[in-house]
Amino acid sequence: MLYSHLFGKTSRSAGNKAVVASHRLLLQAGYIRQLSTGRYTLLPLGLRVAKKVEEIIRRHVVATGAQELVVPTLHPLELWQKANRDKKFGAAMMKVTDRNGAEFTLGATAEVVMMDLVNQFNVTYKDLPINVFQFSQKFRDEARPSGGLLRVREFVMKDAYSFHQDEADLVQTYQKYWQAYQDIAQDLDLKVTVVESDNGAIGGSISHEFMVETDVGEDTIVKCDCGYCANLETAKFVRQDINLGEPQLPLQIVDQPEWVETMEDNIKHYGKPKSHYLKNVVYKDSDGQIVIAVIRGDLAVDKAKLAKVYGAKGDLEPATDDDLAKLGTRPGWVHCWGHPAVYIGDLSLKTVHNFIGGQKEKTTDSVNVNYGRDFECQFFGDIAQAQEGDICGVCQRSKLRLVKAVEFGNIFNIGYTYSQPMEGNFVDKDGSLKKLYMGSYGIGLGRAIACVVETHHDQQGIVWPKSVSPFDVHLVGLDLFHQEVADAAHRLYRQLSDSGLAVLFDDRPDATAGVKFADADLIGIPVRLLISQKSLAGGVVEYKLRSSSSIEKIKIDSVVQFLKS
RNA sequence: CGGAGACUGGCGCAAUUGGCUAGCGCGCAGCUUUCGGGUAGCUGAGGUUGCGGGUUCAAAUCCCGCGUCUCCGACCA
Repeated sequence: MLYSHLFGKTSRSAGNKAVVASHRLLLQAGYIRQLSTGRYTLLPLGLRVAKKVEEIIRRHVVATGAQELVVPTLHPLELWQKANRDKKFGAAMMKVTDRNGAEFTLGATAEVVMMDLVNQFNVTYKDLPINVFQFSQKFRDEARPSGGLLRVREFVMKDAYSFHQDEADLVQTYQKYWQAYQDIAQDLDLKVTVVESDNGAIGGSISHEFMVETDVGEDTIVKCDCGYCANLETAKFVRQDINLGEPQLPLQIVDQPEWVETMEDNIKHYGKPKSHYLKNVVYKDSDGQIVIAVIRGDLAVDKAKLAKVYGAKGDLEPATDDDLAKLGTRPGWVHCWGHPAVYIGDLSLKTVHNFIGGQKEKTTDSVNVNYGRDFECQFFGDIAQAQEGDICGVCQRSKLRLVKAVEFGNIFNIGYTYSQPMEGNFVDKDGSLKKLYMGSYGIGLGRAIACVVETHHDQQGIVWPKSVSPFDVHLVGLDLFHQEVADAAHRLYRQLSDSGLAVLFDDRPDATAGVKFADADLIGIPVRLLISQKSLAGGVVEYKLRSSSSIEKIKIDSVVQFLKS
């Protein structure tokens, strides 16, 4: 490829909107361009990288025994409704209507169409497991896309689906994907941390996410020296005993000044640390039901954990002051019992004797409140967010560390989430009809690219791993206004290309050396070859790796051989 | 969805209390110059100031509506 013909140039600045390194560099080096919020064009350079990444993913996914296919982008809305997926995905679903008024959703993920597809084949135990995948454009009306390709509204995803007789059978395929993902990460030169995760909108039981640790990550993962790694949303931690040695005192209603509303006010008034007070956080589910989370004062509610304990069908959102008014209360005055609401308590409620708070009124509040004796919640479980330094819930000894990360891929054990409502069945050996056990496995292509750039760049630009670089060699020609140098450079370019190497040849006769070097660094191709009047006089070209600063001189005649070996 | 802000050639910005032909830098094109880490000079092209309406002798500037984008919070590959 002649650089002078390449559509999409480098630019000196990427504008002031790109803060994340991968976003800025991909923009500046001419890999991507934004169309609108969360929608990016892949320029020729970007598409070359995407194709490389796609091929790597394909190779390893095929190794799990998966077969590639592709389903339509528009899914009949009816199908999603049947599986109750429309509620789970909610506002993130894009919808379109055809000329007959039939409603479709733009595919955000494909569990339901895959389940529907499998259903059409009347499968039996002999057909199982079924393992299929596709690469296709996905649409999600994300509330807030950000970080360039890190989070977008439209993206290519590799999504795979497997169908099994039972969980034991799924586990085997699950393991293969686990291995495939490790292999993919290795080929992309990405360091991944595998964490336990919550299934969120996909549904099902325990699952894993493959995370790339980076400061620009929007997820937080929890790590322990014992090897335990989890998404913050599921992280198990020990709630330490605060004062269980103290005897339980009789419940009392005491006078309390009206200004005592917040945790800080409580501390000022009673002089005890946060952990001695009761805290309520109020949410509303998709049906308008008020949900009150009750938790020890020093802990924060984790919405994902809360939704799980509660078994929420849709989204939980924070309650408004109006919602509280309908309960007959207001912020700071919410009671830990007695309101017409669903109460969900955290495990930490059992680590304190004689809580302060719980039923604040204008001039009174309760003290010496004990969980189990004075009040109980309908639901009780782990709804608190782990914090840096908390004790690991698995080894019960080491301290947890919190690390920022990006979710590069996931493998989901989704069980009967879809086969149940969609009647996804198979005929077993004994002739009886049984539900299919399902798994799904996703990797976002653009995000994978962003992860690679995020972890492979320097001050000057991108430093592509060989495996995904848009070209094998960046040939820089200097002094091309001298005909004999230009001729030699073009000859070398043809030679390299003919040998099967993908070459980007900076053939601009008018750009200065500095400009060409800066562009080469920015674009980030691993190998840079330089031919100039000077090098030509010595019968050599200069060879430099993007990742190193040393330069090697190589005889022009043996360059092809050198690069091939 | 809630909150905040922005919108002027491709990019970054300017234009006084409403007042002249809407400027500057980068980039782009041509010529000259330079020739190993973003050279320098001359010349030139490029704008219905996001869109629609209003106020005014006069609107980039004031008012209303809409749109788009960015950032901060709750969601996901």
